[in-house]
Amino acid sequence: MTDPQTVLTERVQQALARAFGPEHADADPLIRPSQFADFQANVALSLGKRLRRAPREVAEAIKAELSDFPGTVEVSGPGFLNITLEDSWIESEARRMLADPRLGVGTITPSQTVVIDYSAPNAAKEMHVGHLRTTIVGDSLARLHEHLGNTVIRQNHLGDWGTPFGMLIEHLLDIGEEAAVAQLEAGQGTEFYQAARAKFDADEEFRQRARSRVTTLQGGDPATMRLWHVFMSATIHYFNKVYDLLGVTLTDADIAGESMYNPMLEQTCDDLEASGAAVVSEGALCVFPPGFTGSDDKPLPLIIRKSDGGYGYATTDMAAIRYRVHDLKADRILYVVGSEQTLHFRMVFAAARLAGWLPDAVSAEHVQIGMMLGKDGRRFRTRSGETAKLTDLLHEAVERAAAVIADRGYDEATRDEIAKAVGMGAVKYADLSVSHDNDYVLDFDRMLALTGNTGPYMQYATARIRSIFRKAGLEPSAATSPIVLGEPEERALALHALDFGALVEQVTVESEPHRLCAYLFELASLFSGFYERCHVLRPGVPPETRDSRLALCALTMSVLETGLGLLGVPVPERM
RNA sequence: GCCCCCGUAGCUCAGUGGAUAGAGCGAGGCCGUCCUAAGGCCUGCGUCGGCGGUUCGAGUCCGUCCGGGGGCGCCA
Repeated sequence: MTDPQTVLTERVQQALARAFGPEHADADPLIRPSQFADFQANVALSLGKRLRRAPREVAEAIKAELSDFPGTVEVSGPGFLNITLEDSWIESEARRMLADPRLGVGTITPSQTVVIDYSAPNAAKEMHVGHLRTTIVGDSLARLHEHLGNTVIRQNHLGDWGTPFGMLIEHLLDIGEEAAVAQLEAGQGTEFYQAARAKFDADEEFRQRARSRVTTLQGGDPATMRLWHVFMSATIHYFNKVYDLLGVTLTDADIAGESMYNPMLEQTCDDLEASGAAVVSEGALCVFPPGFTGSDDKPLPLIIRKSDGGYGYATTDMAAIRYRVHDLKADRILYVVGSEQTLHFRMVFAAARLAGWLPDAVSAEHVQIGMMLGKDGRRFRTRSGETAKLTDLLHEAVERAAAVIADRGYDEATRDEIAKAVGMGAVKYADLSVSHDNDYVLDFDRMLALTGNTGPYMQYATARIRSIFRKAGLEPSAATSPIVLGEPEERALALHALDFGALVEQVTVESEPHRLCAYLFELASLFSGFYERCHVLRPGVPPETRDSRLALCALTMSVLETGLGLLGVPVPERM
């Protein structure tokens, strides 16, 4: 790792150990970027208190120990060290980073097996805009973990089982398999569901058929299972079309829907009951994980088997967590699921710990996805009349991007390709660039914006860089000249690039892709300033300056491309 | 009733206990013989919901109140 903060932290720790004794080598000097210098080290709290010395005295002592530091160190304020790095240090580190295929991103050792549960659309309903964030955030987390060398097991926990499938199968029979498949593959899942629902509500005969169909489905009747497969494969075909357009890495191999756990549910309940983790209460089999109480301070149950003998989603989640730990060998399980399920997952995790199915060494984390709200600030309902079809949003995104480049003389295929990349980049970045756990108001214009802090802004920076290399007749990989920092824009750009590796690692550990977005936006902004004021190929630019700037462009592009790749935002060659 | 989350600029949002709280959008002005103007530069924009506490230092931690949302035994 060559990022300045890590290097500076180590240097200050060493200085501290020399000045005050080796027992202080593990202190955290809190190195942060500063408006007054490149970085500020705070020695007031972590060191001054611990040493029972005046912060200024500590700061002075550390400064004295850093006399050989490649840069300037100044004491300022009550316990602050302002640190400015020497250009030559940044230059050599930037060049080292440029030559490093991993751009300073380390690998996690030992590598972990990370199970990531995300997307999980309900097959009984159409994918709407609300499914986007879990899909995009989960996919980015999967890419990040893979980049750090972890083994990622994607789990698309499809809603593909349960009572609605009785009426869906009967409706499929009513309208004919062929017509049903055509409708479902075309993305008309909502209409299909609504038609079935309407008959279910209005027609007693249909209702009876639907109920008995649920029974035969759960009994594993071959003819019914075949119909279920027909329905599911058509629905999955549609999901895959959406995933393809979005560039999401989920495949059929990642599907692990509720139906998959169905055969395990009985054993799940039996084992929980036999171990004493679950007890029968009011006719239902329940786990009462400690620390959860509802109204009247009564212990809150996680209902594993309903009083009618049926299974609910808690049963499935208990079976799933055991499967993920025991069979998939997970070290870390990420549930990228809506925040309204927080209590549910806390209880599932606690129950799994209680049952001994989730060892302390394995972490189970709920990566909360905030709720999508309507314009009224309340939970979004498709009934409210607002447009919410995911495919509508995605097609609108491509159309708006196409409109911008309509008159740029690209051939049709190129134009379509760029429009798709830019449109998806805009939509995905919009969902990735804010904290995943905050509720958010659905706003097409925000998600489709093409200027400002958007995906296309970063894409545009890479397109400009590519354009420079095209004009220079070079491949970016050929730009390996020494980087010489003359202008402040060059220095700021190189310095920020050096942070990439440490940031990616932190973002992955903390499951916070929005911080990678913020980093990349800052980098692209710095590049734009550089681009305006530091010409590369213009006449009059000295050859060594030109070569240095080409190397800086190459470094910037590598970071942007890699970073956008980790977000799942496509990088078009030109725009 | 109990538990959890949220409240930061007109809007959408960042903000790891550190100095003068930042971006984007929107508004106004400027930059065009010049590597892609999806860009750059400038300007205005704040009781960080209120009060109290801890701290050398609080948007950040604690308490309390107000406002909004979510959840709380057989939906997922």
